[in-house]
Amino acid sequence: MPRAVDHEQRRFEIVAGLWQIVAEQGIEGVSLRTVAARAGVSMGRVQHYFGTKDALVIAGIDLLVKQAVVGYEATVGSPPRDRLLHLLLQQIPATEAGRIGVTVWYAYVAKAMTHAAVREILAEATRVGVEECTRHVQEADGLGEVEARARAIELLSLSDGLTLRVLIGDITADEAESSIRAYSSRLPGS
Amino acid sequence: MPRAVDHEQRRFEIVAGLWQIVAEQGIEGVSLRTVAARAGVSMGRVQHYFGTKDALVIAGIDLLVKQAVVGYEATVGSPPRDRLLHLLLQQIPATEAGRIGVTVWYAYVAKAMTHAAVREILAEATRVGVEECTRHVQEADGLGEVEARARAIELLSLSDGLTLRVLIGDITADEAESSIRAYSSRLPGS
DNA sequence: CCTGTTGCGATGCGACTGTATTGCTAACCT
DNA sequence: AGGTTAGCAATACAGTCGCATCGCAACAGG
Repeated sequence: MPRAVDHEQRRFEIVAGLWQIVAEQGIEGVSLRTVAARAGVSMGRVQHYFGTKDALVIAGIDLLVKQAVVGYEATVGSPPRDRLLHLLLQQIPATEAGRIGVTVWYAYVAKAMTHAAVREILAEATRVGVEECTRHVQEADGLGEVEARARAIELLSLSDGLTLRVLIGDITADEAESSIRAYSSRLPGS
Repeated sequence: MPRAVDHEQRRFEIVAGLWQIVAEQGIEGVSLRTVAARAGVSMGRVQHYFGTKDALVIAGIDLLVKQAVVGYEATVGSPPRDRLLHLLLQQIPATEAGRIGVTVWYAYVAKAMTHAAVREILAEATRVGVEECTRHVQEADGLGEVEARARAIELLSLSDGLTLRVLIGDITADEAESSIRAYSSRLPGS
C-alpha cells in the first residue's frame, strides 16, 4: 500500500477551490479545469478524487452542509433562545467569508431546481433545520408542536428572505439582523 | 424597407424559449442553440434579434420583470390590503406556469450574484416592490413611513423565504399562502 | 532490493460553445 | 419593373468542455 496521502485533506483543498469559483462566477463557472487551477492542483488530481464533474459539484454542497452542522453543534448547551438565534442569524453575511459561504449556498439552491441530487441534500438540510428550530421555539416559548412548527418555518423563511436581500444589496447585514431580532423578540409566549 | 415583421413578437417567442430552458435546465443550460431549438427557430434568428448570448440572458430577466409589473398594474383601483396581498402572494407557485416563472426568477437571483447587469435589474425591481408595499402598509394600517417600510421588507422577505421553500419542496404552496395570510392579518394597525 | 500498487500529471478526443461571416430571399419604394 | 434592404439561414472557426486513457513516479510490504 504505497503513497499514503490524507484523502480527506486533498478533497477539501479541491472543494475549497470549487467554492471560490462558485462565489466568483457562479456554478456556470465551474469546470474541472477552472476548479483545478483555483485549487492550485492539476486537473488529473481533481479527476482522481471526484471522477466526474457532477460528483465534484455534489461534494461541494455536501461539505457545505456538513460545515454548517458542525457550527450548529458547537452551540449545544446554550439556552434554546440562543441556539434559535444561531440558526436564524448564521447565514446572514456579516463577514466576507460568511458572504462567500452564503453566496455558494444560494447558488446551490438555484441548482437544486434542476438537479435532483442537490435538491435532495438541500431538502434534508432544511428539514433538519426546521426540526431543530421547532424544538427551540417549543422550549423557549412553550408553544404546542403545530404552532411552534409554523413559527419555525416563518422565522426561517424570514431569515432566508432577508439574506437574499442582503446579497442583492437591497439592505445591509445589520438591518437584516435587527429585523430578525425585532421579530423574534416580538413573539409572545403563545 | 422590406419584410415588415413584428419585432416585439419575434423577441417574445425567443425569450419564451429561453424561459423554458432556464426552468428545465437552469441558466447553465442556456446556449444560443438550445434556446433556438426550444423556440423552434434558427440560431441565426436568435443572433439577429439579440446579437449576443449575454444580451439574450438580460432580455430574459427584463421581460420577466416587465410582465410582473403588468400583472401588478392590473390591480390599480383595488383596496390597499388587496394590492398588498397581490404583491406578497404573486410569486408563490400555485399554477404550473407560475412555478416556471418563479423558478426562472430565482435562477436569475443566483445569476445576479456574479452578473452586475442582472443584479441591477433585480435591485431596481425589488426597490420598486418595497416602495409599493410600503405605501400599501401605510394606507392599510396607518403606520409611519419608517415602521411601514420595516414591515414591508419583513413581509416581502417572508414571502421570498416561503417561496424558496415551496420550490425546494419543503412546504406546499397552500401552506405558504396561509402562512402569509396569517402573518399579515396578525399585523396590528400600529 | 524488489515488486506491486496508488497517486496523479499529461495528453487526446469528440462534442459543444459563442461569434463572425456570407449570401439568399422576400417584400417595400419608386 | 427593378433596385434596395431587412430578415434571416447556413456555415466556418477558434476555443473550451467532460471524460478516457496512458504512463511514470513514489513508496509500503515482502
